[in-house]
Amino acid sequence: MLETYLTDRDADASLRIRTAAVLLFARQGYAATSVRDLARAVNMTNAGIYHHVSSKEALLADLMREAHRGLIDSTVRVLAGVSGPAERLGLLISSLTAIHALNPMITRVMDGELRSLTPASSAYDEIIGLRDAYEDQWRRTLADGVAGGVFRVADQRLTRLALMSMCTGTSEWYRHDGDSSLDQVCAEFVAIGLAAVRAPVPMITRPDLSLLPIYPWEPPDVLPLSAPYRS
Amino acid sequence: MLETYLTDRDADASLRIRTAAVLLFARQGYAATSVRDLARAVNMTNAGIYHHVSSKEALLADLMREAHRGLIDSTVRVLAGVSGPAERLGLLISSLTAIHALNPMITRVMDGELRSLTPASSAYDEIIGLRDAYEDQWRRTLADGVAGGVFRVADQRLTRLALMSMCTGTSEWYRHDGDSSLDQVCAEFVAIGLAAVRAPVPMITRPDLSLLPIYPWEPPDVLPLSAPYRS
DNA sequence: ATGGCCACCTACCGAACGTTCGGTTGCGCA
DNA sequence: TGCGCAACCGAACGTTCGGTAGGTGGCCAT
Repeated sequence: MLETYLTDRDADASLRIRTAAVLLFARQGYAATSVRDLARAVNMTNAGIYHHVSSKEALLADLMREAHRGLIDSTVRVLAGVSGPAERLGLLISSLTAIHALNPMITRVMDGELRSLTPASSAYDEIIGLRDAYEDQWRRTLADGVAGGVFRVADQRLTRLALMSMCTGTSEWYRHDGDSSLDQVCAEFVAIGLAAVRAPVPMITRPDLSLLPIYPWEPPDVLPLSAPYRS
Repeated sequence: MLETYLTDRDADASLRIRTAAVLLFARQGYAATSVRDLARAVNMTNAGIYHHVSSKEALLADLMREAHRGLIDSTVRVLAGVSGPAERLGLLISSLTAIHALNPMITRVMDGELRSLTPASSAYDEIIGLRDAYEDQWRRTLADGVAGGVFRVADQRLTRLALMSMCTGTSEWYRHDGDSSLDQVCAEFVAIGLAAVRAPVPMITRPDLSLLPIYPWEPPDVLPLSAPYRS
């Protein structure tokens, strides 16, 4: 079923390559994935890949750029019109969690393969800039909440790093068919996050899913990415 | 300084190789590190490495096994004689955080390179077993606290995964010379964790550091592992 | 019908990969 | 003085790597 998805002749070849790349980079890592692995997954030769992609690293950079753009754009959409720091923090937590739960492959690549880009290259610098731009949303929200007396926090940076790790970790263990629904996860994580800043939990604990990014290459559904977690 | 450390003739060659391997695997990843990289780091030829190591993968498996053993043993030491679930959870959080802060290299390898071991190999299965054995400490502590009415938790599994991600994420951003001291980080994370289970924060928010594992190959001090985080 | 172009192929390049083999060196010990 | 062994080295093994050059087949517009 996945096979037919990846080799479907009707789908645009570029998209099929990107889909396979996300899958393989997430499973094995960028360095452990060869262009020939990629070619085999889409029923091509390695030379054929280079008709669609200028280099292996450019492919990774493209994926990471689009992943970050989707994250940033959807965050802007989700936060639009929401002004209360507690509501904004709740949405930051729940949207980051939901994106990682729903797109485990591309988020693993996004979060974990920065080191595979040539340091100080323009692509590397660009991704760093995008990451910083996203984190600024968290920085501003926490600062606003503290300034307004809504949050009580010992160290804003520590709080942000702790909560972001909690959210991004979701891609490592969440399963569509697992024990917890997405709504449960979001509600639980928002509760933890708001308790961390000593603020009351807002009414809405999950963004409108239609505002989240749609990554066309994220393969559908259940795929074993890592060793299963017990219970 | 690092150079002389890695090439110090007085240090045992096996240890020097492991030290360099931890550094390189943490920086670049296992797949992106060649045996020749390793050899260059310890001033040997690639052939010389194989006098001390049976294969590249066996080297990784050894490092991961010893890392997990150290984690498990130190956790047993830290928890010895502590019976209250809140105290135990606080120590689980603070010790896992401290280990990741003080040993960022080996913990990155431990947490992130499981996929580089051949699936279903004996080494792979062994590491999975060690990981499960460690996580059982968390499972039992959370279950005890809920059973005893000390913790109030919506979903024990979600809580555990959230808090463990928070702790392990520390190795990605903590710096010895950074803005936050280890004591601050531990205190903050324990506060977040105990708030997540609606329990009062225990007195002790950090284990005796002498009970934590001593990894002989963890290179000393500040080494830039990833792109710096702002503010 | 035919010329052009897109999408891919076969075939190959130089380099690097993990690993092995057969020395050689130098130190400890009888 | 001589032997053995740990600790390497130089060179090479076969394989795979990312990437390239040039060709081929089919479809589309003229």
